Amino acid sequence: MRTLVVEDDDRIADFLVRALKSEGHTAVRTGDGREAFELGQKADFELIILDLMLPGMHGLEICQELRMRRVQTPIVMLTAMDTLDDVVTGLKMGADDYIKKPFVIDELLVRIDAVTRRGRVNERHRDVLAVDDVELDRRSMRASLAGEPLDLTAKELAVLELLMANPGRLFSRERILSNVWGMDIDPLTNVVDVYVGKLRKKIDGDRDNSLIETVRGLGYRMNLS
Amino acid sequence: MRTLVVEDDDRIADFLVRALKSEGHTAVRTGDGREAFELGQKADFELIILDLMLPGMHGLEICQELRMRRVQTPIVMLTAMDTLDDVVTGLKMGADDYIKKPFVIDELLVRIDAVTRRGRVNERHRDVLAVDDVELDRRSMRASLAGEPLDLTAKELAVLELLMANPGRLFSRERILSNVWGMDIDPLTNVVDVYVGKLRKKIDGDRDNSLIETVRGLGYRMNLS
DNA sequence: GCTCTTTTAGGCAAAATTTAGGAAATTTCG
DNA sequence: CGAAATTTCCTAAATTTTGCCTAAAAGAGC
Repeated sequence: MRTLVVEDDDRIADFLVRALKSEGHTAVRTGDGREAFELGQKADFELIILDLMLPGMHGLEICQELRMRRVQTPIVMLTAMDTLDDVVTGLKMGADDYIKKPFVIDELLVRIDAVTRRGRVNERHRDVLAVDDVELDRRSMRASLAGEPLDLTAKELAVLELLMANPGRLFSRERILSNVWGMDIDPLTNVVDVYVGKLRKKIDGDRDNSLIETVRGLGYRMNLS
Repeated sequence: MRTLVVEDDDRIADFLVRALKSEGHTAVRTGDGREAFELGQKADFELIILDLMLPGMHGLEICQELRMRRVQTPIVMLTAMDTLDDVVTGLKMGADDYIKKPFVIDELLVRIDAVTRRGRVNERHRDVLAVDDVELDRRSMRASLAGEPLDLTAKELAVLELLMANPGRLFSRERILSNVWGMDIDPLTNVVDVYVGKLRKKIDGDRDNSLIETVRGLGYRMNLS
């Protein structure tokens, strides 16, 4: 799951990012309010964890602006004990949940779970992705082909999830790299090709042309049918 | 968008250039400070991405000198975590924004967007371009003629996108070259003609006169109907 | 040890580019 | 005015280059 962590305190942010990554999220962090707003609006995150006290732009403001711009991404607010008043305002403004600092990580994960599962309703984030006869359950991170379970590795799943979450959209290698691997990676690597290859071998069964189309010179695209 | 990437670290520079190209930019790279200054001053870029730590001439210096010479091109600085002090100086010297390394590509694109949109009033980016019965979906990079999918190559798409994004506007060969191919190209090539030819064969169906009009001695133009 | 991830390298196919001959428009000049 | 000369453009085919795929080896982490 691609998650945006908006938190200016380095220690907390660091902690969060580590925790999320170990849960299989791809976390992007920012400490600046304005930037958070831009990112939340443009990049397609599936979850936003939002501290309220921020430089640049207040958390509540971000929340409000995002919702006004029809951004449906689930938002979990982080609040200090003494700003609980803001919680009410925040929820009114479209936040999905909140958690008091300091918090235990398990607690947060439970909230995240609840919030992203709930998201199924407004269909922004779907728990089960399906393209043709390939299915991916994001909660358990299990994939199947025509009902038969697929044995995929972590990276294979990450790539598959990215593509399936945006069917039809063209992804350049760089975009896939940056989304799945992060950017500090050898620019002339061909891991992406290799993983697309592995995926194809596993998810294509006896299809005549692959679910993952390669667009020469541009990247890859997951076909809807 | 014509973008100058000033970065001496090969890996990062490479990554940036690839990513930018895949986003439709024309990227020129240099790792030398002095050269960067010359280029930034001479060639008409629309965006400069500037690493601060450089051989030859420090990024801040470049920034300052460019602004003193009335170069208005938006500048986004790249800074390491531990040189954040420079950021303040940089912004004072006329840089438009900064981004910390390491960064995720989406993050950078958001900044670029913000910086280049600034000042440009009414040029919004549309996801689906349409001229007559030809359509181009930029998200999936799929083109169609009267509903039927068209099989276009990367370069064909690039040329078509340029023309369709500016219907009615006349493009000289040089302008098309510089937009699609970049600047360092043989001036007496006729690739543009060749590609216009290929495009016409594919997108014109059984039209009596081509969607792409040639204006003798001047260039090409995409007609609205 | 194992499995998962990443790099390497070579073959292959497709796209990009150049070349070159000829067609079409424009100009020159008898 | 009309034919030749000139310029510009078009296009098929040849050539070069690039991008993609794969198997297999090397590296990392458990």
